[in-house]
Amino acid sequence: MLSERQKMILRMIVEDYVQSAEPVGSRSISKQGDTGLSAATIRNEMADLEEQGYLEQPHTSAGRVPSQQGYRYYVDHLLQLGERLRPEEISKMKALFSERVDEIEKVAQQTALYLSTFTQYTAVVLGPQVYENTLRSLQMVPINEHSAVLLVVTSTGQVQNKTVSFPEDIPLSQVEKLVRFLNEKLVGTPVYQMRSRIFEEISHEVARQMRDFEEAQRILDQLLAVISAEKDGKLFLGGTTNMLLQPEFHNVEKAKSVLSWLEHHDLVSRALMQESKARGPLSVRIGGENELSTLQDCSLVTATYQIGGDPVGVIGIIGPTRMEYGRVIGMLDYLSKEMSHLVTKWYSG
Amino acid sequence: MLSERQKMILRMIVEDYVQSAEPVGSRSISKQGDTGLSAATIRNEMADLEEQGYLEQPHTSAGRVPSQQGYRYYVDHLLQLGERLRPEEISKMKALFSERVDEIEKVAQQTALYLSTFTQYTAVVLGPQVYENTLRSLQMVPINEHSAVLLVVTSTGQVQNKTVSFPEDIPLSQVEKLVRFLNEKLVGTPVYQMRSRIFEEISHEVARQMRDFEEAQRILDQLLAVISAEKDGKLFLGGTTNMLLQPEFHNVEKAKSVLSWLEHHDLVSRALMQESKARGPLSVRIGGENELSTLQDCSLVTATYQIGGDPVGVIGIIGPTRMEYGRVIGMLDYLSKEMSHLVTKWYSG
DNA sequence: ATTAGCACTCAACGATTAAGAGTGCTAACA
DNA sequence: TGTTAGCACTCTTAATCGTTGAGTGCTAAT
Repeated sequence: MLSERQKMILRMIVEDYVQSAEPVGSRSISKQGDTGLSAATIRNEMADLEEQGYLEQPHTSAGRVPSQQGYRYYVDHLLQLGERLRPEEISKMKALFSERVDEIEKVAQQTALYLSTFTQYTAVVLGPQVYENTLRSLQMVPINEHSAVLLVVTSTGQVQNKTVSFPEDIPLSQVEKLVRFLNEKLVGTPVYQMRSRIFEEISHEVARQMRDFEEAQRILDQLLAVISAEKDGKLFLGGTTNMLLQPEFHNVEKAKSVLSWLEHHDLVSRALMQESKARGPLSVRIGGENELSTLQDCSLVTATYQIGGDPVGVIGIIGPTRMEYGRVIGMLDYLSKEMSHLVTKWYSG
Repeated sequence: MLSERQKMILRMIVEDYVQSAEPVGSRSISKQGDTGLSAATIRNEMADLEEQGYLEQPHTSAGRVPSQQGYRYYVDHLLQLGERLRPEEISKMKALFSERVDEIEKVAQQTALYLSTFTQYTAVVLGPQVYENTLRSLQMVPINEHSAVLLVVTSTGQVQNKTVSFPEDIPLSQVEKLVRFLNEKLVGTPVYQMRSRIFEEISHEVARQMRDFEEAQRILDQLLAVISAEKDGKLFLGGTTNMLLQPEFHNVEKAKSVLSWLEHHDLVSRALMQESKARGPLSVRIGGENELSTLQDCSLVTATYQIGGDPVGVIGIIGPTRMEYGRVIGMLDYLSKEMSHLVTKWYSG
């Protein structure tokens, strides 16, 4: 258990170190205004804090650095979520969300950009992924005799498309008939039920109507591929190279490992999705708390945005464990709420 | 003018330096097998080459390094484009192009990936951008009473979509009528003519039919926005972080400047487009030959791929000036030809 | 309980030195 | 005349060695 004084000292150390990126000595804490304590006293407390695992010493005769546990305690107990956001930042963000929005993806992209420029860390935004989405319309536009573009439009206006081709011996009219049939049967079906409904109810019926069972299957498969592509929410990154601004990533090896990971959007998406499921609407993963080995030296802070309580997307920040948790959390909190409003309005018409 | 021997020495120096990234000394050239020349002779020739601007010396008593002019001469005169590609690479690339392709974008993405993994540089692929594309179909799928998804399908199967909303007082039927009308008038129109045709022929006619001229205009504007979004070919990157593998980018500042540039897809696209227009089907820009200050320390090698002689896209490699030009050019040459075949087949049905 | 004082530790920095790679030049040689 | 061996010279790189200074831990006094 930490005394009030220890808490204060721990907070000061964390905040000092986050700014300076250099080990914090007892003197600089002692001198820092309000504490009427001498360096020696601070030293004693620091030794205590170190013994309890909240601080670390890079080497004897260096100052102290917060340990992972130290950051954790700071985030859990010492963070005052007072408005750390600067007014001009708030007004910029307000502007972003008050603009006429006609593409949710633009907003996601912009959010990532703002987040990253304001924080100087790397921002990730996982686009909304609405499972309650239903099929609005299935359209086919023929391109030539044996291929066509298949369009899937969902109730929220998201569009997926894929060019499919079918063998010469199947006439276009046949395929058109199939699409009409699917439309009749499937419009209004939630996207996440699509797969099972196709298999259980539609598949055999289609086969009966079409001469060639295998071909019907193939076309259905392609259709499914279009729909499942929809399932992965789109990922937007902002300020990827901000990683390189942080002294802890001046080591090119480390930088490369994180940056390459960020190149694999599928992996990042998965990690974010998992995060939003495992933890609540706001999650802070510090260093080793991350399961991915790539992120051992990073902190990942994420917030979900929701429609009526249902999380549909994630926004987050990736940076060094030495992170301005207050600002980051504040900003994510603010933006995730704005995003929630926006998508709620958007998806309810 | 360079003597044959000087050419040989220049070539050896370039190739040695490209491998080792360390200044090349006279000894190592002399020892290197086939030349029956002593180090002293090499030294004399090297001094000559330096005087003529083909080589540089980082400092007295270091070996020589090719200058920009040196690389230029190497690329222009010394490169034997013999098959530097390894058989297993060729077979992998063959596999890529022989697969059943149903999305050109997958191929572009894969090409970027292969290029970057084979070369260890950063690869860029500018997706095909076919100006001869004509409008195949304009579709509208209503989402609710006052908004709908607008779909533009081109003759090559590319799809653009945008959610548009219209004011409450305009009934859906009115908009549907507009879309039908536009479809009748515009199907078959080349994309690049769309804008002018709408303004010159359609605009006023639409206004006559619709009660509110301004509203008609607004909807047409949105439609145009969808079509022009099409104009920028999509950009695919591969191995962005490979940049960090190169010793010349261990300097974080330099690395950051190039990597941040790569984040701005619009800028990169523009640069590539310009490159393909200014230079022929294969362009090599070495260091300062690049206009962008970001690329002063890089080489940018690009190749266009074509449909019947018309360039429709670009593939390229970005790396340090100390680049394996032979391999890179060979690979780009091969892949651009394959891409040409593919898109030609694809876009002719 | 707090603090002043002091001895001690250790990274960081700079200067000095030694090693080694590579050059340019000269003189000898074919 | 072109080539080469030899040698003195240059300059980077790495290693060594004090020196400095920040910061600690401990003790004794308040």
